[in-house]
Amino acid sequence: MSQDNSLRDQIIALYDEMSPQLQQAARYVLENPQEVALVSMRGLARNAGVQPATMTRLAKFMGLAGYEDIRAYYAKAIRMRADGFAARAMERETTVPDQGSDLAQHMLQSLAAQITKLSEPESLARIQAVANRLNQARRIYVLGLRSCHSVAWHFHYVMTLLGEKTIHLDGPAGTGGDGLLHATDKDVLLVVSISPYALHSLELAAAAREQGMAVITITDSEVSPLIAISEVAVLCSTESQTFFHTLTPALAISEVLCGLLASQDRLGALEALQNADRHLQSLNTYANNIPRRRI
Amino acid sequence: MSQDNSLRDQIIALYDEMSPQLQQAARYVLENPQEVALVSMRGLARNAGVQPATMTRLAKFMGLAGYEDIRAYYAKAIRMRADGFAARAMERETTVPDQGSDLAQHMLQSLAAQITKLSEPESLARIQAVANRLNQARRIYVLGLRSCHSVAWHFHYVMTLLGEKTIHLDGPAGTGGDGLLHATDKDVLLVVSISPYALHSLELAAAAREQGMAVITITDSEVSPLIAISEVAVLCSTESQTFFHTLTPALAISEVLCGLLASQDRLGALEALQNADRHLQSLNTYANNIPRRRI
DNA sequence: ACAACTTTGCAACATATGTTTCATATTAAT
DNA sequence: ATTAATATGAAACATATGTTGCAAAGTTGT
Repeated sequence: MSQDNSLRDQIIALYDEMSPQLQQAARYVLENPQEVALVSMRGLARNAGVQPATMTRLAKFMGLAGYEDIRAYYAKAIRMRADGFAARAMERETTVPDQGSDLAQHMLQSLAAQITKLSEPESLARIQAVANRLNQARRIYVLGLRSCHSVAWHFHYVMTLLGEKTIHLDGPAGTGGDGLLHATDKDVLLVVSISPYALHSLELAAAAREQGMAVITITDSEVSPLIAISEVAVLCSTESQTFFHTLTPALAISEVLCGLLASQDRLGALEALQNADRHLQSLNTYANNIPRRRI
Repeated sequence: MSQDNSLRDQIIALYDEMSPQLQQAARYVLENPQEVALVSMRGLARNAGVQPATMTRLAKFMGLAGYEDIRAYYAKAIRMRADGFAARAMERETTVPDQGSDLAQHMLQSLAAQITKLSEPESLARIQAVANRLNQARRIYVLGLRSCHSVAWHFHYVMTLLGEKTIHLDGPAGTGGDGLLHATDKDVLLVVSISPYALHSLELAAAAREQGMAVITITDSEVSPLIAISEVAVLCSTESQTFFHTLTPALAISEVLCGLLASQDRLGALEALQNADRHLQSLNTYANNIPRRRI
């Protein structure tokens, strides 16, 4: 496929023949190339979650004399990037390959900007408030229909790794309203909805509120119909240069919320995680060691 | 002229007050900033034609604790250039109101940086290649299990607005393999999977390939087991300061792909959209006039 | 010219680094 | 099931690193 001259390509090529620990080291090296040149080997090993010796072994495995050769390679790469900087800038200016390539670039840069904006104090405060409120809740019912299903599902999925605190209102049963049958005022409803707002989401949120539950919202505007019935809310921009609204900022918020919830109950999270791990392990859900062919 | 905040500027400002040897060291540092981060202090001193002690003295002279601070500064500079411009925003001092607030800030800024990185030429080219390949396909089968379900679902959902080109391999039926029953070599399988890779995704992808379908992948690494069986692939970073991997970049890629596909068939997309709109309208799925009332 | 002061080079120091060795754990083969 | 082979973790090792102390050289002021 690609040439085997560069060390990077060689590592990729030989990756499948490596032992698990070597793979872990190699993967970290591939994903953090500049760290190799900037951090000591022991530091790198620590960040990669690997023994120092493993880095030396990786070098030997690659047919090199020692780790210093690996560092030298990545140091040279950094030096070269500095030299070729002007050339690269030129290339970027002149390259107009596909007609859609600039659309892709614009979309990505705009998404990055939107997420950066979420990290400003006002937005941050709201996220924190939502996290605190979610933390107090006994149970979190999660609702997201249509496009927002993906965000709701992801939130629920991550939270199940942390325990059984969330219930996903999903499918014909859940969204029928009987999903909230056992909900009390100690529980909250986290609803994700953006314009155009699914009627069903509004109805369910209203029902939850009638029932005495606090409604917590991830939505796209201060004038979203959900704001009126929400105790706290976070806003996500959904602007996109396409025909559909972006959910990437909403997903980012969802992930941050999960992160905050986990960090507020660090010990519980850790324990729940180990349980989930064991469970999935026993079910053989994930590929652990990629089949190694013998030599 | 310029500010005294950056170490570089500080060295320039104090240059005239330095002793000859310190000046020589400082000059070398200013002219070879990268070397500071890439070479050991003794090596740097040798190249600068100065005693090792002089480098330490330079650090002390600049009011720093030791040489390590100088190296740290120049290492950070290198890292920042690599992480793109979004990383520059990370320079902002963290306002620390709540204990978790800086976690939220870090997560968001790092997500923004990761997405910015996707807009670099190499990554952009891969996205474009994937979009082109998807465009050629007669049908797109979409697969994403576990956490990646959210991305797969979202891709499928958006694409259904554009017509009936995609089929989501979902639920016990779809993932059983009979979902691919009617697939031919004119169809492709778009699989989303990140580490740890769901065994089932790998098996289905392998089956699809056996069947003559092209496998197209959104995954997290050049050494992902899916790369080997994929015709084209896009890489998304998943690094996160939490216990789980982020899917925000993956979702961003998914959205960009949808945008590109729509723009490549602008007329068809428009027509399909109008159909979808009419359909949902007739079902009264969305709230049109929102009854706003205060509580 | 002489003393007080600063700068510089050198060597010693404690520490951190990359490597190697060896015992244990894990995996594969018979 | 037992043995052989390999992979891993922990500690020991020699070396390189950043720092400090001190004496020689140089500079400045009187």
